[in-house]
Amino acid sequence: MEDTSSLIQIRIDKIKEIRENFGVNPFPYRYDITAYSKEIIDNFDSYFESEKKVSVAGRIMAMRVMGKASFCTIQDRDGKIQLYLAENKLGDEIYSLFKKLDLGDIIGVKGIVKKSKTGEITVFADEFTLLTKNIRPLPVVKEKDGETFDLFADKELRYRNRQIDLIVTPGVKETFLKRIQIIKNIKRILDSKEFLEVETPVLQPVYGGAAASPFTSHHNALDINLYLRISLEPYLKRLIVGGFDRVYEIGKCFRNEGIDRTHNPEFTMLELYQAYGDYNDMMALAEELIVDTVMKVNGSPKVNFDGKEIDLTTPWKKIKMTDAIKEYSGLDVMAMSDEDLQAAVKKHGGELKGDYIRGLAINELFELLVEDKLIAPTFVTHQPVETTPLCKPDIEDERFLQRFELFINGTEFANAYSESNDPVFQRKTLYDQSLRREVDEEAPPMDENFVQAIEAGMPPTGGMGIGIDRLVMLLTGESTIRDILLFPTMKPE
RNA sequence: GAGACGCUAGCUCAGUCGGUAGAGCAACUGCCUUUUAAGCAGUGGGUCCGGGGUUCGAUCCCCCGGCGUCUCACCA
Repeated sequence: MEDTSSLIQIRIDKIKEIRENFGVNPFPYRYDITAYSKEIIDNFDSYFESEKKVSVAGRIMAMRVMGKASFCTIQDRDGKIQLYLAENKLGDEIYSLFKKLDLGDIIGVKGIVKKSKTGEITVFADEFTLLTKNIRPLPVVKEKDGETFDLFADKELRYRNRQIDLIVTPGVKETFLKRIQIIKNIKRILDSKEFLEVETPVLQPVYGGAAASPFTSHHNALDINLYLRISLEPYLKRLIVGGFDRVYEIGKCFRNEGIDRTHNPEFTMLELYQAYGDYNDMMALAEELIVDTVMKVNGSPKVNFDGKEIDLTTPWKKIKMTDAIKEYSGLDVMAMSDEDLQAAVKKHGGELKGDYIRGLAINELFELLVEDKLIAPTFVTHQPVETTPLCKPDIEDERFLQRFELFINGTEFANAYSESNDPVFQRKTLYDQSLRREVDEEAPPMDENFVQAIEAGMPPTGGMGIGIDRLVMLLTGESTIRDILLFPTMKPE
């Protein structure tokens, strides 16, 4: 969208002409809409019989001028509708103003609803008002019998100019409306269970709750570095300590990593914490949140993704990580020696950072051999204790955690713990993790204030994180994260 | 991080075996009172991503760079 100067200049000149020759303000202040396109089309009979006048407004998407009468198609909030404008109804002057308009202009029309000779539902204009003059031409996308022509195909331009994409590319608006519905429904369910929606700091002096490289910023007045959060966990847990009992936040997290089909530097996470609950409660809640939402937005528990049909009907399979490895690869990691584990990781192309740690080797084997095979929803439980410092060990076998990860279509959709709340244990595990920074730059630094918060006493708590973007991708069938983010991160032009 | 591919008019794309370029839509000027990818006639519109090289001559060939798309790898 660069040098369109001559096309733009022609339209700027039109603005002047409209003001001077027609005495019309091309940018008036308001307009009363009484009906939207979809409602009129859905209820044509009653509009037709009542001969009630409607006021509609929208953007001109197509114009068919035939001398002294014209058809044009406008697009409003809900869809498209055809208008009929005739010189003998509107008068010479206003009709000739209409003929000067361009695709992309926004107009309002008042008139009655009838069908044209070819049967198309049409608003026959008695009055016509220019509401906004466009000066930057839109891509022209044509349509016939559901087939589209000259689609706005350049993905880069679509992402950089999403407002244009929303106007001209069929289906884009619907995808984002669905995203909005998904988030709204999740909030509705959590609100109904007395979870409180809260807002916690995005700018943090110490980041944590995950392993990732942060974005670093600087506060001038305080002369300190601040980090954009990589997770919501540390502050939400402070609120559990503070007595809120059930909290959640749906918000942006930021990770300074690569960009690809499933990763954007800023992305939306849901994290929720339930005092006096554990990871089993989180499992039930995960099923309810996702299944209720898919039913609400899609009307079916089955979704099509990557050409696969995925059935989200509950209950979902539950399997311990070590059993999953056995089931999918035949390796009995419980019976394997450390040497055999190391050899197996190497054999399958894995890599272990720093000194050998048995639990991390088991987790690595899971990622190498099992993860992408878990297409139907599967709760993988009992990860090795070394995989996270923030989770309680299982009662029956302290080498493993009271944790689950939910996998669908080979990717992680949720991660939940019986949250660690033993402050002595917590201080040790977080300190140990901070030491790993020497071999793993993604390990977060020690967070003394967080540990002190836990020292005040955090009740037994179940917590869960769900990647909202991936959930939206699953339920919309979009396989590229950029297609479900209104404004994905782009390099500057 | 690797590979493939792409970047030509506002949009979608052709094209030039190296001689500075075309279509459709959009725009502009006419005609047209039931059209719908409206139609008919005419007109204008381009740093062919940027820089260097080869060449009499580069948008085309070569090199470097930029940006992008896709695939793979990485990613608590």
